[in-house]
Amino acid sequence: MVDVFQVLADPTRRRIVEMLRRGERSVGELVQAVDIGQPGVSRQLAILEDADFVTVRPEGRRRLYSLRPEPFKELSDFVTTYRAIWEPRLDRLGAELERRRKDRNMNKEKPR
Amino acid sequence: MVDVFQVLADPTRRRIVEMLRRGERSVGELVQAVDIGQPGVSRQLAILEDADFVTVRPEGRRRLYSLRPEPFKELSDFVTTYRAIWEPRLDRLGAELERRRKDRNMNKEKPR
DNA sequence: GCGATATATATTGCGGTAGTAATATATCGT
DNA sequence: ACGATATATTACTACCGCAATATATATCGC
Repeated sequence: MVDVFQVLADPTRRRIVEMLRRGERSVGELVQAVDIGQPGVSRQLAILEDADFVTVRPEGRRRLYSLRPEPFKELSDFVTTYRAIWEPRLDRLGAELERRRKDRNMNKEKPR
Repeated sequence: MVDVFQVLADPTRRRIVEMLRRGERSVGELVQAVDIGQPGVSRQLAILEDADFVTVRPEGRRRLYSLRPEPFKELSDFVTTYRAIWEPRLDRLGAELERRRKDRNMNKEKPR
């Protein structure tokens, strides 16, 4: 599985991502926050890892997961593409700010 | 189906949305652009309509579909929530612009 | 090294959903 | 009103992904 939207289509995975937004978490902590068993959480984490949503950092017998920026960048680009649809208010000030934001990003894009 | 991510999880539906981004299209036009049959397209359109992604406008014996802003707004909000992850460059200028953008939206949000 | 805890993997079963084919409905031109 | 075109709906089959159970692996404290 390699598609951002497909990954986020599952409520459980979104819940996990939501938890990780506050910082890195161990599998056990995530299990408590979600209403499925530990094997299920591990499986969703494997999917998330495969799709580059998360990274792992082993610490003793626990494994700490945290978010990676790439998929969210991709999402952001998607949203931007449809900006004319959801934000018809592309007035002159807004457009200018948007242009500057894009210029700033130009220099650092695709270091991957 | 009522979930934005689930709707966009399907490549065919995303393709249709992509087409509609350029303006309203009839079912026939969409069929040509996608590699599934007409009944399939009609079904996906029904799902998209149910999820508020599109509206229909009958014109003669054709039905013209076009995008609605709501789901994209929702997506945009989601992305914004994770902004600290995908855009660590929340410098002072960027933060200020973001604040203004939000303020501008304050007045018109949730007319639904 | 041994028992306990934390996490991963394999397997099974099931519900939902996509695609296709066939059929139905509506609208145009004549 | 009739034939042709555009779209919707239904019925059917196949597959995909999730959850749960059982089992395996690794790391800690002692």
